[in-house]
Amino acid sequence: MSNRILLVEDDLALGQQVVDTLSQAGFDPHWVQDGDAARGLNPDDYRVIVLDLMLPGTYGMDLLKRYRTKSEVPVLILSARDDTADKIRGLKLGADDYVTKPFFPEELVARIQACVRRPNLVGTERIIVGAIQIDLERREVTTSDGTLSLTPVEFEILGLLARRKGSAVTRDALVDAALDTAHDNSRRTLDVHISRLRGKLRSDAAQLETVWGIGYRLSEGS
Amino acid sequence: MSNRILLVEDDLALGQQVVDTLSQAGFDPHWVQDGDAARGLNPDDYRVIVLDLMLPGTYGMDLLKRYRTKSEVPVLILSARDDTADKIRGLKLGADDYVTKPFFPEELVARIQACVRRPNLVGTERIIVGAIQIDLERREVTTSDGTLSLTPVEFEILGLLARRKGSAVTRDALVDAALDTAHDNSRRTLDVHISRLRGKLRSDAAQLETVWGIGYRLSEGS
DNA sequence: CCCGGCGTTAAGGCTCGCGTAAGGTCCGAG
DNA sequence: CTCGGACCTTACGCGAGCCTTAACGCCGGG
Repeated sequence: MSNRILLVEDDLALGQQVVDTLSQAGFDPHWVQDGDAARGLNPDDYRVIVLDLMLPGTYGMDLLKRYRTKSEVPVLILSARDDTADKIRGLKLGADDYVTKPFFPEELVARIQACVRRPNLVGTERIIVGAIQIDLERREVTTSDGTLSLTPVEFEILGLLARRKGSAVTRDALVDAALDTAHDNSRRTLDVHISRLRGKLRSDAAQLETVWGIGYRLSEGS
Repeated sequence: MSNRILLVEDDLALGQQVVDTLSQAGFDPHWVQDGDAARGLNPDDYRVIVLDLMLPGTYGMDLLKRYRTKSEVPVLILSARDDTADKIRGLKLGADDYVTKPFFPEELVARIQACVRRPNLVGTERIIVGAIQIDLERREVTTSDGTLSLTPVEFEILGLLARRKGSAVTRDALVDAALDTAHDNSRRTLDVHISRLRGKLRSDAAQLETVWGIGYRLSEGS
């Protein structure tokens, strides 16, 4: 991963300006003008995502929520209104910063650099929770019983649970992340995948606990 | 490390306000009024440092530089002037965020939580009242007897009481927040849940006191 | 064309939480 | 002190939420 930055911004003049500034600062900006286009992109392809809240198509907040269920990528919100309630909502949803227009491009760059500087990128692509090790890149999972191979859906589920390790994750979030969201009935499907996952985890299955009425949680067995 | 936060702020009224807000949000603020006092402290003792730039004694920027050479602690700058040059300078020096006065205390809290969320693990959405710790994200409650698992309704009740910790909360408010409001007869239902909660809280049950004729209150066991 | 892998659906059984009832206890007013 | 209402606790049945097994349909490769 290089210095690629995703900019979601519908204002043409402003977008161009930001792109120029970012390029000049050594980043590699990737600019999309509309929320629906941004929807299909993989957040993990970018170092930072700069997101305008007021967008045609998908509303910015939805995008943020969507990215957050899939990834840990830093998201920086760009907004026309200097609305405190909005700010709080955005930051609560996991945004890393919030900049209101108008702003000086240099400020935006400085804030992006502040995001990137954070020490989280150390243990990249590999998550260890208890006896379970998940290599997101190699798509490989090791437990105390040895390496085991998961199906794509199973891997997505385990991956999301691992990224949120320790926290209770909603059934909806899991369904949204791992299953084809087209047919959203039959939430029993998730049960089956969880069941199979537990079966494969064998002696470490206890780490995948169900949170009644909410969803599931992957915890360190400790 | 707990939720200790260092606040460096010379304005007495504002400082007190921030301290109150932070406490209420479950943090443990530690307030010093002057830069020279802050100079001797070990930044690693804190989860986040909130730093006013305009200080008597050591100038705020110097403090920031000093902290940065010693530690990776997130620093959030508080400043009276909305000066872009200052912002950029602060962020370049390694500050994680920059808030200009006047601001709403809730915004500050949200930004602090965004900072804290980074290094993974705890810190978000956690309320501590007496010996009871409530992690809203993990949906987990810890008491002096250890971790205990609550049902959704019990968790909602305890959560609301914790958010309003110290204040009496109406029965109606609790019923409204936690129970399926469809059939609101049988107000005895809430009693049962409270009872069960007390049962699970065991030795900390005393913190959940009855306010006769009103409702309940969750207090620090003092 | 068959076969194995995978996602999905269906169905039965089970656990668990919720609400209600019933009897006891505590509190405050008169 | 007494009475009534507010509150606490225990017990229990129902239904929701969950787990598992089994079987179906959709691909891909052999």
